[in-house]
Amino acid sequence: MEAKNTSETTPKVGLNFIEAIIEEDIRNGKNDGKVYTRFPPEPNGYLHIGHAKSICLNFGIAKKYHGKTNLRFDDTNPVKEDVEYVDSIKEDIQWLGFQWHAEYYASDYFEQLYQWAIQLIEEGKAYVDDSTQEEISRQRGVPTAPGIESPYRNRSVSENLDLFQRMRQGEFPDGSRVLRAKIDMASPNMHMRDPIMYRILHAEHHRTGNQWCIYPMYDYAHGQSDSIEGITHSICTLEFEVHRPLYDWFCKALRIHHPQQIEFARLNINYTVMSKRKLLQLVQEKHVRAWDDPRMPTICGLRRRGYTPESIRNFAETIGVAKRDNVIDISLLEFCVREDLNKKALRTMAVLDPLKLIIDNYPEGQSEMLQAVNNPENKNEGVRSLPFSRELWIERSDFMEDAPKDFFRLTVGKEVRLKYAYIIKCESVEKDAEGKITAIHCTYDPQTRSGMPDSSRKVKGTIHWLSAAHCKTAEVRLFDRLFYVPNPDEVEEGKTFLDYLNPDSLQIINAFVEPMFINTNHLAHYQFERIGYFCIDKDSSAEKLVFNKTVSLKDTWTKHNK
RNA sequence: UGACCAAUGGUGUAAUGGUAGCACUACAGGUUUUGGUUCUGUCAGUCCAGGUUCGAAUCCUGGUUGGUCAACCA
Repeated sequence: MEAKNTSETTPKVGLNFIEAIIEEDIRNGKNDGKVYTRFPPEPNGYLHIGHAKSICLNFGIAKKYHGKTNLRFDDTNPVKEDVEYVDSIKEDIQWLGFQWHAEYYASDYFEQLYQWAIQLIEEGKAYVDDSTQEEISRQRGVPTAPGIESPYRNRSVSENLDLFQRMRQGEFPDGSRVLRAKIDMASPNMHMRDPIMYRILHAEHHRTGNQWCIYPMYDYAHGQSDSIEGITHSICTLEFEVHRPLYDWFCKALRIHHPQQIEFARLNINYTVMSKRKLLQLVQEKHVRAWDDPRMPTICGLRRRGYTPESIRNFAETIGVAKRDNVIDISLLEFCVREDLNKKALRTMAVLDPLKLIIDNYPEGQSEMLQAVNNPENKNEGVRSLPFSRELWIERSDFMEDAPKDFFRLTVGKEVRLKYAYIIKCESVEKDAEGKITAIHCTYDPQTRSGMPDSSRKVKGTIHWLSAAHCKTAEVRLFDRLFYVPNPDEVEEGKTFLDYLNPDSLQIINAFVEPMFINTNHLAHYQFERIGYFCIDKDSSAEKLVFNKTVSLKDTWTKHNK
């Protein structure tokens, strides 16, 4: 064996702040040194890249410290939740490469939560309030001034018990009463001003059906659910920071296992939106085709776009975790997927904007098979055969009539290499009545076929091509950013985020591809040489190939020309 | 005119009282049968003012700026 890298034994540095807390807890023997996390989505929408950050964090930390992670659906609001979302969430987590230790639902704990509510009532720490929603809102006051106590605040324990039980029995209509925790109406923290624990909701729940007509609020359910599961570190986003005193209050009042809530800054990416509400609106109002539209920042959208789980996990790792608000540049996500696909994607040639090229000195009717490398980054992927003939398609942008001297591609009188084939020289241009170029004529040097000694001759450029008689057609969907402004959440007066939708975010074209494409799997990744990474869309069939563009190759040439 | 949280290059994130580092971006160059990859290099940072200390990005005080909180949503 070679000597091991010494970095394995050097002390760890560069921990994120959550890992630092956990390592401190482990050193102090807190929770017997155990680490138990959970990912707690509400099943009311599809997961997006922001959730991926949280998933990677929660599962990643548990793995790093030899702990476990539960999947728990936070399903305390039956009017918004649905099994459709439960299924998609599970699929997305697994696709990302994570497996939960146990699958739970907050609704599993409804009976326990109810019993704990009884306990709090008996201890004088909760009461039934008959005030209307408006009255409660008014009593609560504003952040800068204390609220006032409800007239129902000092009901007797027996009356509270009776009323709460009758709430459960379904004796009262929706919204007529709530159960509140008796804390402090003068607290500077609004969440401590006698927060609502239960509301009456005669609604069918996706799991408990019509068993309940009172449902616990987030604050009354979340910490206790963590507690029941023995979670040690309850990691959530920053907006729950002001809820932490309440989280702690319930755990203490109930004298139950007390997990530690830790908040981190959610992910933002420029040129997109990340709120579930806005994503839902994009789908419902048909600004995109579906939740898995490749322009969406949803996990399923990214998957259909051609992103790999590895690239997303690496992205989550690279952006780090901290408490300050952040906006990640979309170019980092693109870098991560290119980095992964460069290693994995098989190379192929495709022509997106075709221009006919005729090799005048190549015999008509003749063709030959040439060898092409499948992936220069991984020679184990082998080679494939490629037909070559007299009439080819090349990319229109690879020819220019009046070319600047740093244009390495084809122009009249100059040479270029056809990748894996011959060196050709451009002789003339054919145009139509409007002056548009319809074809270009070249001659080839038969001694320069790839592999021949003369092929090592220096030529400035190499371009891709396809034999017109042999190639296939395919639909190619090109995507651009969904919004044309960096921050669509920041709207001018009188506008909404929808006003910043990029009208050109989807472009569908017909293109030519290599004849090799038959019966390929959905989501198979390819690099169209010199263009970008593409994958096969699920709309593909034996009759019609459909590709999605994942991301362009880095392109210093077009950038240079801007 | 409240409470809480945060502040390090253009972006993100380390440095845990002791040399401000890494990644992305941008730019320049070497290699290249992808203007890709890869390699080398360059530009660029501790919000402000005090204090503690031999020494402060780090600790303290005050300010500034940004975020969060007033659903019977989560």
